[in-house]
Amino acid sequence: MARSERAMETVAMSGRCGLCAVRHRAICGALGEVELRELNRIAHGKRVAQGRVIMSDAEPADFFANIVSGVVKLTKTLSDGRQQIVGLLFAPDFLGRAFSGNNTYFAEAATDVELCCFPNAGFERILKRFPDMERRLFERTLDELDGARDWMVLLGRKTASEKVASFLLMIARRSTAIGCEHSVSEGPAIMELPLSRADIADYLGLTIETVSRQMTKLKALGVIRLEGGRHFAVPHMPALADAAGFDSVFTD
Amino acid sequence: MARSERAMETVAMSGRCGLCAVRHRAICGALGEVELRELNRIAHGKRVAQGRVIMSDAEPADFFANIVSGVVKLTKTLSDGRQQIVGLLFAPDFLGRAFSGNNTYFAEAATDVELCCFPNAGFERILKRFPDMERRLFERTLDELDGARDWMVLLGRKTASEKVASFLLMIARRSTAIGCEHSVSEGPAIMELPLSRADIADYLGLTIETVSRQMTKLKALGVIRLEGGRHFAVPHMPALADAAGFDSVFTD
DNA sequence: CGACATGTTGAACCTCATCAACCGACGTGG
DNA sequence: CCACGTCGGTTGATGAGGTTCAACATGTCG
Repeated sequence: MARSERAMETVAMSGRCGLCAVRHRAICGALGEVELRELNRIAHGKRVAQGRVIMSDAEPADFFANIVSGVVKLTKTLSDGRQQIVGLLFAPDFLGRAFSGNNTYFAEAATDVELCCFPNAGFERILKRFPDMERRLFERTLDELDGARDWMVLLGRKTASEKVASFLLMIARRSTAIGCEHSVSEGPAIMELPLSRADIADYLGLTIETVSRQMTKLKALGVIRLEGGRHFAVPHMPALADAAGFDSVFTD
Repeated sequence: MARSERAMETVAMSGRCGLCAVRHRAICGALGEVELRELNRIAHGKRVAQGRVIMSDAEPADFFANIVSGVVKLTKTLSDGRQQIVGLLFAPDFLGRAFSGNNTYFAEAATDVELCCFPNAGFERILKRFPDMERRLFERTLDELDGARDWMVLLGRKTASEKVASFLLMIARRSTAIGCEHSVSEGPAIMELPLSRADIADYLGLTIETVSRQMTKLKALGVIRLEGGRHFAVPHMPALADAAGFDSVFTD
């Protein structure tokens, strides 16, 4: 593991929290103007290049963060190298385990990532002072737990092809939810895959080869169209949902 | 699914919360005397026979509960019947999803179960009034999330034999943690398996046949001793941990 | 005692992992 | 400029690990 000699570049906050792109969707959305100003005082932006480790289970993290842009993967690795991605965090998500020591996983930048970081102590102090924010964080944690449980069904009981379809469906729903820049009408939107085949495999409990094969299979079936390795389109969502095996991943 | 016509029997609280067997280990442990009295007013005991549904994803649950004794399994089922257990709750654990509508899973009694139930409204009111309790619930939720993520590694990346070994290891640690009644010295303690082979299979993402085969394999290897279908002993814990594939399930 | 549920064992099959070759894109250095 | 190594992805051949189907054992309850 390369240690992180200046893996992250601290950047000045672009203006105040009030101007933040994810402000109303992140946990800070719970705050009023006074609280926001206080939070703003301790917050600072960070850019993390893709592939860099953000938090490791070795050293306790000294900060929490909102994800402003990009995708963060949470991974666990067995002693012999087998790896599993146990969580994916997207734009307005919160990163870090409140209360209690170190996390039990790695957080890595799956793409280039922008973070809004809060130093440990200061953040927990604010959390204590503004219960609404703690409440909001709690609710997010419950959502994450629900998501983890949905994924357990996928890992334990779905076939390779259902797994891949479920993953694409999840990406499709996340992307459209956020608003796809390619949505200039005419034809289905083109989605971007924020993960390499290796990451997808680690997320689905498969190998890269199987992921690749299942994607070409779904393409052959007409369920998806592949536009280069990192982009895809879904002509008919219900067909994809069908291939995913109908579960709560897309019901939410 | 048999509907639950009086599936649960309401029983009088045996004395006050102060006498409760799990009081100091359950979330109520955070409460002082005043708060406890208030909680006691709305609490009532319930016995649930093994196999009965406690909460379903169909109708929103109208209560939360502490588990006083027994084991509760949280399950999710795909439309074609494939099932996955997404969580197991033991004695001092808390059952129910605070804030937000209905749960997205079934809660079923894996064994006969004793609950200490709190009606929805009253409980959330108390939660709001006593932040320490909400905090405690939050921390438990974080622990559950950690547990779910550990399980994702098991489901996605472990072999059948490692899965079974991990399960037995988890049971062994839970049992000794709680204190096994058979611990009358001489030889390793006899543990009870609180789940049927079918439940174990649903928890591990396997079939009953594979679970059975792997258990006899572990027995043949001398890692465990089987004493009838529902009991086992571990002569040498490190050997079991080894067979489980060294991960955080037993590191915690 | 037979009926039923739970668990074990056996044999055949199939999905997915493994090993390997190949392809295009990209960057580097001669 | 092109040879080259590398990296991410695809495709093929083969085999092992688990599922499936089936028979059998054991225990329990009427």
